[in-house]
Amino acid sequence: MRSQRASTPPAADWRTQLRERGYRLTPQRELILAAVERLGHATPDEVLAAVREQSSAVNVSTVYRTLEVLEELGLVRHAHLSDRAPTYHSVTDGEHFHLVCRNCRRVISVDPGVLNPLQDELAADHGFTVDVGHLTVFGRCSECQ
Amino acid sequence: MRSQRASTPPAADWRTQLRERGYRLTPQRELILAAVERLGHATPDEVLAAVREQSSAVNVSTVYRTLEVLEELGLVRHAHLSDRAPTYHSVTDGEHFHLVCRNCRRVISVDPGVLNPLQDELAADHGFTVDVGHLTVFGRCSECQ
DNA sequence: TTCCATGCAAACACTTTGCACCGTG
DNA sequence: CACGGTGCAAAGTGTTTGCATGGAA
Repeated sequence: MRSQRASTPPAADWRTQLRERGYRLTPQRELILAAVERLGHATPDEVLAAVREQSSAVNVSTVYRTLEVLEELGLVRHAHLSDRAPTYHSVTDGEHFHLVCRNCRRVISVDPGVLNPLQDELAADHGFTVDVGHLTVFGRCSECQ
Repeated sequence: MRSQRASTPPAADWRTQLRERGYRLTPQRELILAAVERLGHATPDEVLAAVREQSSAVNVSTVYRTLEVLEELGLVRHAHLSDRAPTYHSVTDGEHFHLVCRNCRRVISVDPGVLNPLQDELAADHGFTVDVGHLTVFGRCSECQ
């Protein structure tokens, strides 16, 4: 038995989704989503910098508020890749989780498949359903053993 | 092949360890370690409150500095059980990792054994060694499905 | 008597909030 | 033209740092 979470909206028209949920489509929201997709894994600050570089000036608070909305819509997710600020990443390239090297800070994106045994075990033992997309596993990468 | 990390010092005389490493034994350090052991999983702020309640006044910065030292000595560990402050826990009751329910915030401590398949897989595929004690798995507990 | 540890206060990093104005739908 | 979104500035939380004093060894 695998956890079937809400599947990623088929990359389809998120603009439509926005409006259907009563949200409005603004240039800022477009810019911020584009920046997250372009950057891979980025902190709110990095997103802000990227958007500003790209074009117009956007405010910090708008970045925070927008990332929240985008996550609620399932377009982006956040993970904690450091003890500092969280990073946001697009979900369009498929769900994955992260390995972070404690030594060199390298981030490796991993296919959720390897979690199957763990998910089954936790479901059986504790009735617990894992939120795969949010998972970050810290440790040491091959180069830093 | 299992990851053999530095085993927990046999609950032995950490006071001696302290000094051997050039650290000094102060009342604050005793109080703070005791508080962490008593509290289970506590944020720096909660540790501070507990210590103050217990007896003397201790400063916030001392709490932070002390937790850092205690972690370096392998007496406590920290994990991120929320998007806010980290929590510290004693290591004397054995290494474990945490499940956190996204809905009700419940924290479940789990034996590292269930991670074996994952550890092996990540070691084989990416040469990655998991830091088990720092791992936090978010999801939904049995009551909140 | 020597340094490490502490207290204090200020600075920092990150995030949130209140409110007036703006612009999408 | 209504109502949600944005910018701005201020405040909130959590953490770190510099420096003078205090106390363990």
